[in-house]
Amino acid sequence: MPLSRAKIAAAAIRIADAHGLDGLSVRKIAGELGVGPMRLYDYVINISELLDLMVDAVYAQIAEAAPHSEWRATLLAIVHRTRDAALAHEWFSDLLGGRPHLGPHALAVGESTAAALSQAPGVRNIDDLQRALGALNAFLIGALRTEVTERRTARSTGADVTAWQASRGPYLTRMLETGRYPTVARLVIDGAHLDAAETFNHNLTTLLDGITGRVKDS
Amino acid sequence: MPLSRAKIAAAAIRIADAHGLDGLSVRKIAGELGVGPMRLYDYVINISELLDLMVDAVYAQIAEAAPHSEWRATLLAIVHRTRDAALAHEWFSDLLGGRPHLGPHALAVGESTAAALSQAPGVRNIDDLQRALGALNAFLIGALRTEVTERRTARSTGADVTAWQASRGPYLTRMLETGRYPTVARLVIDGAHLDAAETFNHNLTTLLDGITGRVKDS
DNA sequence: ATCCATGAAATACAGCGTACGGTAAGGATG
DNA sequence: CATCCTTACCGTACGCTGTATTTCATGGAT
Repeated sequence: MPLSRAKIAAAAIRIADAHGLDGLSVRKIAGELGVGPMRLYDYVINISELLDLMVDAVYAQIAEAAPHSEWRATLLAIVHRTRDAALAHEWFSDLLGGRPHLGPHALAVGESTAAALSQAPGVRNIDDLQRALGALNAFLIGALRTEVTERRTARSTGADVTAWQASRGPYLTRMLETGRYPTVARLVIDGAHLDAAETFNHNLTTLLDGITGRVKDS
Repeated sequence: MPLSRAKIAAAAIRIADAHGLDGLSVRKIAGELGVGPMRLYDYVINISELLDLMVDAVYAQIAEAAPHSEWRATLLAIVHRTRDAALAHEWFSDLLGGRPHLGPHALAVGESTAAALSQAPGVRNIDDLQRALGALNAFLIGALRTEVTERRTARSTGADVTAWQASRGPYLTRMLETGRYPTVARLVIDGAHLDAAETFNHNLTTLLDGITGRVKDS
């Protein structure tokens, strides 16, 4: 069985999942596949095309979201699959928004998203749809990026609070004790208990409510 | 006059502005400063700390936003300064959301943002503030990233439409002609005339309206 | 039996971050 | 005055990166 773009992408994804994008290199992928480094260039122009391949492979998983009859349910399904994918493949969030996603599966996801969003009450014409899509995508990209970043720092500083205090703590504590950042200090002290998934969902519905022009029910 | 962290950061910003983050390297910065590459490591642990320095230098510019009496005006001023900074230093958007921004100026901006947002009608307690801040930051990061990415592709494919047709055109046109992405096709064809700044402002107010629970007035 | 195309490998190059060791000047201390 | 120690500075070297180029082997067609 010869090499293929799919097999290369799969190997690259395996490595990136394990060691991040920094741990990814042509030589490591080739090693994983048991071939010489240059073999990959028979299937891919350069590594940025390889990254595009990896991204679209993830979009393929996202595209499997089942469409609902209600636009909002469809949208939520897509968005949550995207979040799951970003948390499963953290490198995905590093690439999010960094280059245009034009692969076939990315386009399919974009199509489903746009189609669902076009049914929302607030969007009446193409311009509305364009803007709403932009707002949703922007929120999604930013939210996933920050959530992954928080995960990484939480992981690297250690699961327990003592290690965190030791590494990031001194600098931040000193900074907050200057009294120049009272609101931030309150956020750090009192606001650390919020669940990430819940916050994500809350903000997502807030944004959708803003798009559809709905009033907050609470 | 000896070297300094500020001078190194300024040189690095100059290079990154001109040639992007890929065109940035220890040797080039040192060359710009007329010193040996290893000199930098007397002032900086590694290049990721250098990136943090650069980011905080940009936040220093953003922090100069004048506070208004109205929370919304204050917020808009900060956000617009951030957008201006991201468009002036495109590499800034590459770093946005990719690591925690804990520099003194970044903290100052975060403080101003949080203080302003805490005055918004919709936010009643710290949890509300935490969430609202997360939503705003997520939108900001995602919106700036995609806007910069669009700028880059528009620039690289050429200002005129013919060059765009020649490079990205064939693949995308072929894809859209398959009929599998009708909504995306409509967006690409009919929705390309929207102004980026206007879209940004529109979506920003949409989000803020969603946070404060205000109804759309149109 | 010879030629040629095709698949695979090896080699090479410029550039990267950075570890390490060494040098020259100047101010403090004996 | 002589010594020391700090500070600013420089050069070399290592392992790694993406990728261009060149070589090699092999198997089918003529």
